[in-house]
Amino acid sequence: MAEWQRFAKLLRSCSKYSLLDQGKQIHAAVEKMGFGLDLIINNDLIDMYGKCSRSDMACVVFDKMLERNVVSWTALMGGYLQQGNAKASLSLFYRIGSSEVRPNEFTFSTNLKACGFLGIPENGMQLHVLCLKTGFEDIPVVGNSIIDMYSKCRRIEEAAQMFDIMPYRNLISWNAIIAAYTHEGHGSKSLLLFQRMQEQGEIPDEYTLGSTLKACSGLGALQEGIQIHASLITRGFPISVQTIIASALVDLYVKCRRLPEARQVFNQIERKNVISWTAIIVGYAQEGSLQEAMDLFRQFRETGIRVDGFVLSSIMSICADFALVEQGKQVHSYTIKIPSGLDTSVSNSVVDMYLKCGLTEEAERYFEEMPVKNVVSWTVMITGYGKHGYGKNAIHLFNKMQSQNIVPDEVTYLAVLSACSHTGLIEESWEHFSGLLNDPRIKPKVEHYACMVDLLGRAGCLKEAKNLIENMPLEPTAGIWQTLLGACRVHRDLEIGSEVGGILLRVDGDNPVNYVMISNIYAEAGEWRECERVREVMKVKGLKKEAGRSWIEIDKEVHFFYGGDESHPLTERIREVLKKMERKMKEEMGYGYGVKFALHDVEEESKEESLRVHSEKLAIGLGLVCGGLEKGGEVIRVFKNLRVCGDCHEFIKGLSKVLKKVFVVRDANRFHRFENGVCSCGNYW
DNA sequence: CTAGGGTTAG
Repeated sequence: MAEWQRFAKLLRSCSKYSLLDQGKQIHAAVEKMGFGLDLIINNDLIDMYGKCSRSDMACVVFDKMLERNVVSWTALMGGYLQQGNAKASLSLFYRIGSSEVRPNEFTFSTNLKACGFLGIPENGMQLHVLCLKTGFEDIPVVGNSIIDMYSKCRRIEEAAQMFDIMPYRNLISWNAIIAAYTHEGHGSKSLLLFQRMQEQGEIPDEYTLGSTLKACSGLGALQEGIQIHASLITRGFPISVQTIIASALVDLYVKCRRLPEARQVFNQIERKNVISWTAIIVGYAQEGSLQEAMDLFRQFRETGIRVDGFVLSSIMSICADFALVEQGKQVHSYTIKIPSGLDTSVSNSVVDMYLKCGLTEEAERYFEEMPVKNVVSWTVMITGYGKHGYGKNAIHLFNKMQSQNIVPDEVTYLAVLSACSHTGLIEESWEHFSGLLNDPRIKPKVEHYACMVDLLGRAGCLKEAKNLIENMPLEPTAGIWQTLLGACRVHRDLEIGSEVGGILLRVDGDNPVNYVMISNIYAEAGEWRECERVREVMKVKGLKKEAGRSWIEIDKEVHFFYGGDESHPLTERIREVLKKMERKMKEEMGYGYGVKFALHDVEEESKEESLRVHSEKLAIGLGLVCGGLEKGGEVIRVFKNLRVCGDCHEFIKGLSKVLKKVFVVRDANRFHRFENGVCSCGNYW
């Protein structure tokens, strides 16, 4: 074997296992040995850097080359794509046209994938037409990529059509179309195709079984999933060595909320990979066992398996959901040290984490610095602005993203609409709502209408809101009726309220939240008998609402509180400081219990609980005990799984005034920033 | 030498 071939071989294994440091060493050796101008070696270098999420270094190699072929171009595109930078790949594709290099099936395939990544069907269709004209469409790799591209662009009909007319269908074509149906939520169609392919003599591989299992988890079809699990064993695919299938199986059990079974499968896997670890970590986090989830992440890192963008985004989103500021910062600083930390999806989850933890400035700074922003990046930031009460900023960003040719999707519209309605920007709301209805790329969803119902509801236009629901071209969901019911409550409209309540119980009669809301409406109107009746039905049905829980992070440790909780070691001091604060507020501004506030809210907390100390108050108390009493100290940040109660809201407002401190409370709905006796939510929450 | 299907973020 010639010497250059040995280098090539080494580089390819670095590519395969994403070994960046070794790759760099070989790169240095290659230069030293005088192979720096070799075409194939340079192509391998580009590929290696790309696979290691370092397309910046791949680009350096590419730029220095005197002679480039189609492989050089395609490998560079692949590298950009790896990092989530689909646009860079496509712009290279257009640049190829002005060189003497002709794209081949690999080039088309890579860029079809890029189009799928961007999710813009028009882009992909253009490329599809080009494939058709150049005859590349018939090549299986390209055809399969076209199926996948349409699937990612949510064009399942086009994907199916491509599959139907393909002259050379292979296993991957079947896998692609099955995955497409699964992705689209048509799990039963996937199971049907799974059967048909076997009838046609195609042998499913781990990908097929993986997609089919995923279809089962989407359908919540635990039984069918278990059947596949069983047939895996009888067909001779032992879980222990079939890492990919096993990971899908872990995912199935996680989605079906069978964590013990998931863990059992996970434990059986001999060579766990990133996907297996990601699936189980997400599983624990979803069940609320974040300690175990973070512990598994630590164990995962100790294995030395390469941490990729997927697992990092997942971990970061756990930190965001539980508002673990310190842990989130730690993971963030960890992402900076590894190449896949540059991936767009990781950066998106970092921004989201800072926003959900209430650190708006950090989020803004990081967002600005992001070299590549996709539609998710913008949407995250718009959502964050909305939740923090910065409606104007949200709109500004929405306009800015479009001026940069980023196409908003339905989630983006949802973000901007909810930002407008939450911050009372009435005209802007309607403007963007009609923008949405006139945008041919967007299928309006019930959630969009719900934003408008919320807006009308806030303004007290309850009849109009109800009309909107009844006349929209979509089936109303429980959620949109809940929005309207909430508005009826604020405006104390018993007539529409009880009507909507009746509808709600018909369509969603097993959700405790509905009963609590309805009974509160009756309670506030003094209709005690009706109130009792609703509570009784709830009791008979055995429904219990979610317990209110608040938490605060102090010195990287999270302290949880339930209402009336006395389990915290500092309970006595917490009670003491809360009493002291109440006295102080009474003296200085007349705050006290028994005062009926304009928006007295017992919606999420039952009557018994409201007599005890609410969880958010306890968490605030701990924050005060742990150094929060000094003036000019850090902002106190508290989090609650439900909505903050009106009484506590008033209490914190007072605190912010007498202590001259800032408090930020994230509840299930939005952020409340209290400063000098005023809350950013403007009392409507 | 480059590629296609499975896990992630709003």
